Amino acid sequence: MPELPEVETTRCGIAPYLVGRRIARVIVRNARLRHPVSPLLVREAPGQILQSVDRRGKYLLLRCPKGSVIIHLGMSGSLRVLPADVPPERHDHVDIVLDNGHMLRLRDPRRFGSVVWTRQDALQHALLCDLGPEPLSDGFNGDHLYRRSRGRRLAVKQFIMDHHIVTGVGNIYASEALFLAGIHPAREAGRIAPERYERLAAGIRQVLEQAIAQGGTTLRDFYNGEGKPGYFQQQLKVYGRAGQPCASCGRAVVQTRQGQRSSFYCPVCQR
DNA sequence: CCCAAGACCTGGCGGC
DNA sequence: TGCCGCCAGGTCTTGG
Repeated sequence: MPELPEVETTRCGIAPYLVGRRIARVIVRNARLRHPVSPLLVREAPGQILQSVDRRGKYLLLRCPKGSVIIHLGMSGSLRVLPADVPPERHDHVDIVLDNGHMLRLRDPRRFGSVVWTRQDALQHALLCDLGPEPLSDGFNGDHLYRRSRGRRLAVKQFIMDHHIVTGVGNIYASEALFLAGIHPAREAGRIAPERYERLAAGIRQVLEQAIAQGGTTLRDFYNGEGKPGYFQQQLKVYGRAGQPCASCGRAVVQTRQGQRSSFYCPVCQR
């Protein structure tokens, strides 16, 4: 479900309810997520004050004095802040109950998400320490993509979806960014010129910023911390638009398969 | 090291 | 209506 804009939208929605609050208790109904939920979360997080709610790529970081809760939403995860007495429904796997009668609740039907407790600084954790730059930071530009792509023969779409190259670009926004840059998704990453990577970096930045401004993309089941959907799906140029006319040239958008994921592109505008 | 494919899960949809 | 195969916003692991 969530790529960077949806995670950022979630972060903004939940942070005001969490920061400064104390964790009263943690309820784990099903620990079998992408990574098994450690019993240490239930043992060590209660009593901790939530100091900040940050994001790194698609990971949310709930930082406390003695550790951090690292949350990933996988394909189908969502977070809501609710009164602590709302009964759990199917797939409500983890509650972080606060000291003010509210709780943060994770729902994740497919269980590809994860909730990890770490005593170290969150950014040092194995899941985070090798991530690429944030696409909305100064450290991300076309030169970075160009240098990292030399010698690589995989398709550029799969290259930019690797979060060790750049974080937060998932299947929707990869197709959209390549459209904005006029680059064919199947082009070999190592055979793209620096100027085109500059356009691609700009396209990634643009699509992510616009999606955040629209509250993310809701295809079926994304809702922010307050239960509201995003609106960026109305701005999608190619994703999910197979057979429909390209907004720029009118030719039908093509759907293909790359690395077991769907890709969408305009065969005229993207080379 | 690089890359493609498999693995992990549930639910919704279209087709028969 | 029921069953079946396919599809879905991610990423870690495996094997060549």
